[in-house]
Amino acid sequence: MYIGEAAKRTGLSIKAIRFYEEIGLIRQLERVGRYRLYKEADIEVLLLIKEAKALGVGLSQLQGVIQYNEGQIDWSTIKVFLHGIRQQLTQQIEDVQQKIASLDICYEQIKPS
DNA sequence: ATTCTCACA
DNA sequence: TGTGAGGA
Repeated sequence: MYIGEAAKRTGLSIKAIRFYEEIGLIRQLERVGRYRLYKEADIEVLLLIKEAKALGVGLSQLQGVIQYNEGQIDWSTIKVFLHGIRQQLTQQIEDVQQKIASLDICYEQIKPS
């Protein structure tokens, strides 16, 4: 399939998809003449990138996560990466809870009025 | 109508 | 982290 269909299937813009290839986030696609040719595996990777973005993961953090062994996607690397994101999110919860605690102390100090 | 590259913010 | 312009 060409990039237009890939964009429709993933909900990503055509520009974004080309950009991801340019920065090495996805493989260099083979061309039919001048046109990039996408296959199912590429759609899966693009959907992963979309998911990651929704989780607040920057593209730079995704660098190196998507590996192709023998032309297949290495999902085990991705699994490890996602677990790391999970831990990161857990840490964020703790950070926010600490901020709330600090805020509560501020309230205590204002209480006299 | 679709995709391409290049320039740019 | 992408978009707009302009051409094939």
